[in-house]
Amino acid sequence: MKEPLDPEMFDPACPSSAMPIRIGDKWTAMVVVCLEEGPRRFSELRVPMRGVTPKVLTQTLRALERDGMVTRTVYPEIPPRVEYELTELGRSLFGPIAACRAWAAAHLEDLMRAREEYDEITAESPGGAQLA
Amino acid sequence: MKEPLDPEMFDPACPSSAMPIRIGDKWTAMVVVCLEEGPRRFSELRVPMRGVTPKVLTQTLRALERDGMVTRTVYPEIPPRVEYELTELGRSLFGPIAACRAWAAAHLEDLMRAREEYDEITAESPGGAQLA
DNA sequence: CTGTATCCTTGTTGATACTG
DNA sequence: CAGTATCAACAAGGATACAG
Repeated sequence: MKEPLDPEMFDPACPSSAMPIRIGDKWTAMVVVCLEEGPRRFSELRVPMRGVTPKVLTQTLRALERDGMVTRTVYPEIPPRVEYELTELGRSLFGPIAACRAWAAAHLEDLMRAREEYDEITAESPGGAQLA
Repeated sequence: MKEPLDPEMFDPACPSSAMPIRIGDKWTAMVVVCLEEGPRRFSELRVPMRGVTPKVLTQTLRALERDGMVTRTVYPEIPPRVEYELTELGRSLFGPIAACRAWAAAHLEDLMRAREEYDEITAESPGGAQLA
């Protein structure tokens, strides 16, 4: 517990963007997963969430705080230190997140195959609707 | 089965917009629920999904078709008739959707309460961050 | 009836730079 | 370190009108 976050834990090339089920917005689920092992600091979170700007990360964290999913604790030190931690309500998202992962494991491949097939067919015949 | 869709089945005033879990985009989950009892026609779907423009409904249905969630069947009649029906893959979304509903039943009230409280506090003291 | 075409508004995301 | 400020780019959603 509380090992450093893996910079590779969210691969931009993974097909999660195809997921029909989303937790909040683009970054919310990543934050929740990052906080699974305990409190994390602002800059710790930036490591695996590559490409996120501080503005967007702040927006995401503020939204989670507003909804009672995370707490924000400021330690009045120099340099400043801020820790984000999941509340019980935030941890209650693990259930749905696990359900999403289970769905993905069972069906994401079917989805991707259907999508490729559809794109092939519509590419060669733009009016390719099925008739009865 | 196959009773007319209730025009009130999606109340715009309900707090589902607060849900941290989403199925696809704004309209996707509604379509899936509408198709739960069997095939539906384009204009049938427009009834409960009040305010959706034909363009957006078409986009939603095309995306679902592309992902193998629904089939689109054209009956070459006059006037034209088109039916949309869930595939097995589409029906597999019922599990996650049920999980979302269960989460909402258990926790949505907590979320709404946290949100109201947060908004009250930040309204009176814009710098109201917790200290340690 | 079942869409398409066009235009527009709005919100979200991001890049960049700067502050306590 | 932990953000905020500002601006730019884009995409989603919607209004309206029209077509096969």
